[in-house]
Amino acid sequence: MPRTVDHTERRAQIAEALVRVAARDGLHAVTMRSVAAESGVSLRLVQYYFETKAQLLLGALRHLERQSRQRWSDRLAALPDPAPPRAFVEAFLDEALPTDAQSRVFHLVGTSYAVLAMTDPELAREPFVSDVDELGRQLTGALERARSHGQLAEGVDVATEVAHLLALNNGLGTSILIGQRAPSEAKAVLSAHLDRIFTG
Amino acid sequence: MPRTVDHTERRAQIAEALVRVAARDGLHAVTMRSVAAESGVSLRLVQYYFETKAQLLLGALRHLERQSRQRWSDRLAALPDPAPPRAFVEAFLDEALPTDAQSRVFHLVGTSYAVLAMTDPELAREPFVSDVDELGRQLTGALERARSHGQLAEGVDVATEVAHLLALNNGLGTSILIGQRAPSEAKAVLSAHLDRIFTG
DNA sequence: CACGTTATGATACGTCTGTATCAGATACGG
DNA sequence: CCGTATCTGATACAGACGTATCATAACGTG
Repeated sequence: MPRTVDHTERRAQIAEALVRVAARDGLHAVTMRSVAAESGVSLRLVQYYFETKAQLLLGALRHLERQSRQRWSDRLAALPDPAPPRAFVEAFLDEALPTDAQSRVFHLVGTSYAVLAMTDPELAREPFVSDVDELGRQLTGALERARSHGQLAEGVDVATEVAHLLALNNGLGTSILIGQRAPSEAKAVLSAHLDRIFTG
Repeated sequence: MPRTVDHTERRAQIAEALVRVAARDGLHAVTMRSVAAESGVSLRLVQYYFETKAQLLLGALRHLERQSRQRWSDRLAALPDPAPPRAFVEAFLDEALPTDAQSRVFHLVGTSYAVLAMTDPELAREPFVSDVDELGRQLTGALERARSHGQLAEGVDVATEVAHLLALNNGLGTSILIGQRAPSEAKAVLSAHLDRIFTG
């Protein structure tokens, strides 16, 4: 057997170059050539590991997704066990706000894909909506736990509140990225709202 | 004087063709040629009225903005005078949700521009943030009116609540456009929240 | 009718895109 | 050191893009 390279790792390296380009110049600036240049590799090699551009985009999306999932579980694992529901939800949502380079990239690329999905039904289910649904399930679990501990304010419907929190967090993230709100302002909005729906 | 044509009207006609293309196929599908075809006009004429693509995009954006402003004031004018604060705010926000073709287009193009603005500081102030700020001013006025009439719940900070409502509405609009929520669900979330911040 | 505005048509240029094809260089495991 | 996996380089292609440049047709006002 001759020279061997970890294909998965190479693909990850190229995917991260794609994410850097998208974060810096926008998703429209992502081309085979720009990704090759960013990752310090030949155009030919990008073709080698991702045959087409569609596969490149999809691969990078999945990579970004895995990475963020990891961040989430790391952060949530750092909470005391069992985590107080309010702290859990706040950490959960705060992690999704674009406050540092990593989460900024995640939100920007995520929103870029969402815009594509608005006019491309093919892309609509793949794999974003399902991912957001997964976040919704986790949030739902946290709120139900809060309710059973008597820490959820009366009149709060869990399903409605989950939809509310997801949409709010999304909108706050966008407002940060276009420079309309400072991250601290967004966090204040979120915190004030959590004060309303949690008791104590 | 020879043949005369209303340039403003022609530009509006072309701008509306652009908006239709953007709504159907996405902003990335907007090209000089596709806009010409959509408006049933020669490529040459698009160049005639908008010298460059940048001017075409800017002109169409302004056109869409004017149109939506008109829709807003029409709807708000249909309310009783003086409008009950809660009804005013609900109409105001509901109008921004993408529930029909017109508002769908507005939200889609708006989000597309927002994504561009995230990586293009040049585009960031022009003219979107300022436009959203204007909406914020109107909302602020409505909430202050509600407070002075004793219709705003205690513990509601007006500035924070305005930021909350704008972000929430934005996020709800996006969730509708990617097919994650039905318009009725989004309205229910909004209505439930307004129940919380308004008394009576 | 004549003149100038409005509009079309054909066509071209240079640039960028995704994709493809070729030969050949590099490096490591057996 | 041999062979094969890995990687590069040069180069090509057809298509789309924004922009530009012709000539010329249509048309309404004076």
